[in-house]
Amino acid sequence: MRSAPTILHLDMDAFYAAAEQAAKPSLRGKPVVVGGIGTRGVVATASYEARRFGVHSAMPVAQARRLCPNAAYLMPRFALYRSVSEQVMELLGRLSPLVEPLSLDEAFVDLEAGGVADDSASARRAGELLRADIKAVTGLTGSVGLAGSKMLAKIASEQAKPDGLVLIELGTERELLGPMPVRILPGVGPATGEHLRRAGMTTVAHLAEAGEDELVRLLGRAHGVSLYRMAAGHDERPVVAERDAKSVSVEDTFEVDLHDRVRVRNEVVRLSDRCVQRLRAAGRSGRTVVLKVRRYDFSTLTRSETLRGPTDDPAVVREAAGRLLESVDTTGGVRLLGVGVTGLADYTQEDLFAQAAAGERAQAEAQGAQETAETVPGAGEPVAAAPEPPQERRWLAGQDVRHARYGAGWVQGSGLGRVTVRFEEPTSPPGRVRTFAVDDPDITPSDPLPLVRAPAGDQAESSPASRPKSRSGAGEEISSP
DNA sequence: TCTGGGGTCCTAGGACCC
DNA sequence: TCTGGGGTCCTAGGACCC
Repeated sequence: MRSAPTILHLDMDAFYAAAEQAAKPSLRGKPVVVGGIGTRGVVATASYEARRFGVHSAMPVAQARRLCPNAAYLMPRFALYRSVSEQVMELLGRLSPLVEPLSLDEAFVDLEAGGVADDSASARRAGELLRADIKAVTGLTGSVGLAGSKMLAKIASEQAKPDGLVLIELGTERELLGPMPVRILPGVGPATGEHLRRAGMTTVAHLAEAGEDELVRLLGRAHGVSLYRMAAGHDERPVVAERDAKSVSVEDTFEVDLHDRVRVRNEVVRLSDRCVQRLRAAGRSGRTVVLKVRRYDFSTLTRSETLRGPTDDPAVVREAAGRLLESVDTTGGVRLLGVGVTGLADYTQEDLFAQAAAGERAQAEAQGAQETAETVPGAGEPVAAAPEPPQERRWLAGQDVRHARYGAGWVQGSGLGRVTVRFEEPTSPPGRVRTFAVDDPDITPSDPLPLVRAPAGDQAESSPASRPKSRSGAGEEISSP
């Protein structure tokens, strides 16, 4: 615990939903739910208007629809959220070199290390200034917590929501924490919460009274010790700027369970390739390949294999994942498949040699696959094994589009051969809706527009949201299994 | 129409080595 | 020929977080 509340925690308010409302004027003040679009989707973020109906994160979308049928249900547009996130992180970077992002919409900042605050008053000023800057640059609101430790800063930002700032003065933390439910402590989830409740502990004060030995007995060494310290208001964890990723993984939940073993094998190949793509993009290689299988009954198992050395060779990962799959019983159906790589290393000299050989092999294989695809219809696309109707364009709720005559808009809904588009932009008044045939050539998918009009004289530096690079990223994100 | 996707950290048992 | 102890690596699973 430091001597002044100079650890800042920023948490953007209902981030994805707020970004959608900023992008789509007709949704402002209305319930908005961003989440998985399939029948098995869950809610990523609900706007405050939707939360009033009981909708919350991680809830199945099907359940949300029952609670709040009139909300707008939108697919996530990560290209947009990432660009806004970059703007926010840039503002945080001006405060301190010590910025620790926790996700796209959340970060810790060490104000003292940045020299922008050394007491309560200066910390509060920095926090309020930051909130104003975020609003000006992104058009969105964020809540700020300030305290002498990470844990308390995070609790403070939670209390500040939405659109507020809370500072916890030093010396007040124990009396503040004492009456709070154990679940506010980081690391106390449903299981630990229930465990503690059965032991008669429901508040933070109960934990502090129980003592360290008792908590260790109950929860194990690491968890018990850390929880006891947290409950006593002690948290010395430093703000750490960049941490290297320790694993890379991809997974898909299927709309309907997979029963065909061949199809399962094909999906594992696809996932392996996607995983390696991500691994390579990060400039890493990994030594342990992990296969994850969730069965029809939601039981989940993992199988892993450690290689002799790190690899980023798609063929090697594919083969390892394939071997692992052979040890898994999939009768009854497969709900989810995942492939991951851990034991990450940066490139080494040996890797470079191995890659040269692997590269040639992969190239030869790609050529082989190409030839197969040309001779056997559908062979290049294992996913689409079932006969598919002539390529119908898929329009997803929330997607950006442009119409040759009506300009920029977004897909409000689609079905029965029709697509409904609302024509409006972040800076326009609410727009009107028009309906077209799904294959209308005048409509094309487009990129997110900047949420805030670029300030005059600043045209050269376009908002990240308008940069063309988001194109391929957007395509990746909206594809669903 | 029950339950996403991408991560982190911890535990525990067995193998293996000294 | 009746049983130690510690360290490290690997594997599987589970809790938790956003």
